[in-house]
Amino acid sequence: MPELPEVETVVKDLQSLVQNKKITAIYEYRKNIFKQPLQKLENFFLQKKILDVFRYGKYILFDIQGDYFLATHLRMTGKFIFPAIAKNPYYRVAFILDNSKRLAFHDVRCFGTIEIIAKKDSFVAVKKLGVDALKIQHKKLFVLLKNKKKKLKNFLIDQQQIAGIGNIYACEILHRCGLSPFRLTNSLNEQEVQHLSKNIKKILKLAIVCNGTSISDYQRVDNKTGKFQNFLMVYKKQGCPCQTCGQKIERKKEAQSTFYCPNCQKN
DNA sequence: AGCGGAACCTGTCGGC
DNA sequence: TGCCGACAGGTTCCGC
Repeated sequence: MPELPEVETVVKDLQSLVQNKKITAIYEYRKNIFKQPLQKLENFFLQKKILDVFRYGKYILFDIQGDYFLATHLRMTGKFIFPAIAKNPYYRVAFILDNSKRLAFHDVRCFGTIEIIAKKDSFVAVKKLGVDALKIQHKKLFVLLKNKKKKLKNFLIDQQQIAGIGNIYACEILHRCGLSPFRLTNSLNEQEVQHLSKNIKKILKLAIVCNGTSISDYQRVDNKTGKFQNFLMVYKKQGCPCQTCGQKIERKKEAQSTFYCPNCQKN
């Protein structure tokens, strides 16, 4: 489900709901969501306070008292529900907080992960993540692009290069820049790179203001939806006229699923 | 090096 | 209605 703007929205929601709450119990309704044994999580986190919730790329990190972070990745369909009152077959794990309320991790497809990360280790190095997409500088981006020779779309969704961009926003960013998804990274000139780096931040920030894109699964912690789907120009718009030039948006089964305007985004 | 494809798992939607 | 394949915003591993 979620890319950087959706994760950012979830983090903001979680901060106000669980910050400074103590974890009093941990439940594992289904195996393999927790990457470590439940016993270990209990040893590290029971009776500990959640100090903060933050994000890097698409990862959500809970800063908890002691020497360990709890890092979660929502993958395709993961979401947090708080307070989780009713029963639900898709609750995979849950944390009971000291106000007796339950923070549940809901995940239909079970791809999501929750794991312990030692604070002494560099999380970014452990996960081999590139610079967070909101922080990319055009000079840095220029070097990254020059040193590679891969298709632009593939580059943008590669978390080792830039962390946070997924399929939807990669398509939207490239359309906004008038760049073909199939251009090779090392073919961009400095001006094009500057334009690209500006639009990466512009589109992601706009999507954050909209609380993300709700198309099929993504919802916020309180079940509200995002609004950025109303601003999509190419994603899932194959066959529709491009709002810039009127030509039909195309879809290509490549680098996941790539939506683009063959006229505005010439190679 | 970089890409496509499969796998991880479950639900939904469209076509016949 | 019922079945079947395609598809879903992510990541990782394997083989070419």
